[in-house]
Amino acid sequence: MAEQPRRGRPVASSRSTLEDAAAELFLERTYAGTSVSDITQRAGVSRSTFFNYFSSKSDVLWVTYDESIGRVAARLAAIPPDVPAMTAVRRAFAEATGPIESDRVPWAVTQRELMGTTEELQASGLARFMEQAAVLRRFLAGRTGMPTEDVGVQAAAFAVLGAVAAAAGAWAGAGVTRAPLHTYVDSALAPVCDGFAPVFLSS
Amino acid sequence: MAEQPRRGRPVASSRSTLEDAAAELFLERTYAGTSVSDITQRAGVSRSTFFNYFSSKSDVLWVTYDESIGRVAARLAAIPPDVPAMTAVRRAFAEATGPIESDRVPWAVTQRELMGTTEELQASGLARFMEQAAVLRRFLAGRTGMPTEDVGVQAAAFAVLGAVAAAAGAWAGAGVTRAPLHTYVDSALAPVCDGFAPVFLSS
DNA sequence: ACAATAAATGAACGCGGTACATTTATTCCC
DNA sequence: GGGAATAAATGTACCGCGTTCATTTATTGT
Repeated sequence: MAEQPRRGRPVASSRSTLEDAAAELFLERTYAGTSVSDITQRAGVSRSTFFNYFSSKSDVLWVTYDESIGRVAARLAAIPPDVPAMTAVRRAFAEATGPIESDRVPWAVTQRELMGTTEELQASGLARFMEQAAVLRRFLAGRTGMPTEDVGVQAAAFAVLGAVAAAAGAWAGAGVTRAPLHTYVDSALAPVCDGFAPVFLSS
Repeated sequence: MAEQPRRGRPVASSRSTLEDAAAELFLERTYAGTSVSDITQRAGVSRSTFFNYFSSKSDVLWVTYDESIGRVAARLAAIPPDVPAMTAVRRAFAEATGPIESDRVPWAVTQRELMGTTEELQASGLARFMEQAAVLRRFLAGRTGMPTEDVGVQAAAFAVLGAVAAAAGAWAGAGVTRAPLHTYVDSALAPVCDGFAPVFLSS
């Protein structure tokens, strides 16, 4: 929002070029079979440039996810304080995953078998998982007055995200005839939220 | 059990030497600050030898875990079929974590702040997590007749393990005055099992 | 034209992990 | 004791990821 002193260079950026090149190669030779050098060669830039835009090879699998990160955090914050904590969580995920268009789902999720990314996807996805867990912990702690280190708080956060991850995995694994993502997420989330609701009966 | 043709060399093995050297160095210089070469040098063996015993640097953090793997699977199998699925899960984890002695808990869990292994621990632990998830999915599917790909089955497995992981983390993070591990695990697991119980009302 | 800014490059390095051929120690058997 | 047989241990070479940092190059405003 604040206007910073413009002068420099911009106008040309290799970011999207790299994304495109990576997507092509991952589909052609799988994720593991593609080196960073391969990507930069196809993009017509030097290897160094890749790391100017992505901090790791796996980051390119999550671009659309990272762009929309904070979505859940924002939704959570917007839900009125009188709504029970776990109900708020369930609603926030429903709202966040409801309007997701297929083309904005990370390649890591949609293209996993094509790109051969089951293992790498897991490891790189874990970082996002832990970020979201921290968000959830803060939310639950804030609503209930419990400390973020509380076993119940931590267990709820992990259980919620575990269910969401499972739903995303099942959704991605289903054929093209599958139902919308948010229905998968909600049905996976319902039992978890029901189970933890009594734990977080905030005063 | 079957006696195979003995002849060869054994008697001397570098495995425990490597474990000890690694433990020392991780505590001295943190996990990230210790290279595989450092470990093998202190152990007085060559770098190649390390990979004869561990398939990765992070594996050494999980030795005690890997030794007792299958514990949960075995417990699950031993529980009579008339016990509801989620009750069986809860009981299996209680039995498996009940008799755990402190010195048999993986370094990855107990020593995390000392060894500075929060991130690497996560990535390497994920592999174990996914193995256990597969075990749970097979169990739940077997008991309920649902397919292992069912959203509910997958969500339950992930949620259960998420709760267990959170409990282990909270337990490790608590001081020496903490309660036994199994009480942490059970209190984390209770809401999840309660929530999913209605989903798996097996016929 | 010139200075400021940032994108792009290049080179070197450390580390994890793999592959594979080779050496060395130990045990069984004659 | 003198071999085979077996497996542990070694050495070497290699690849890919990721980091660091100094340097070049393109673009923009003044």
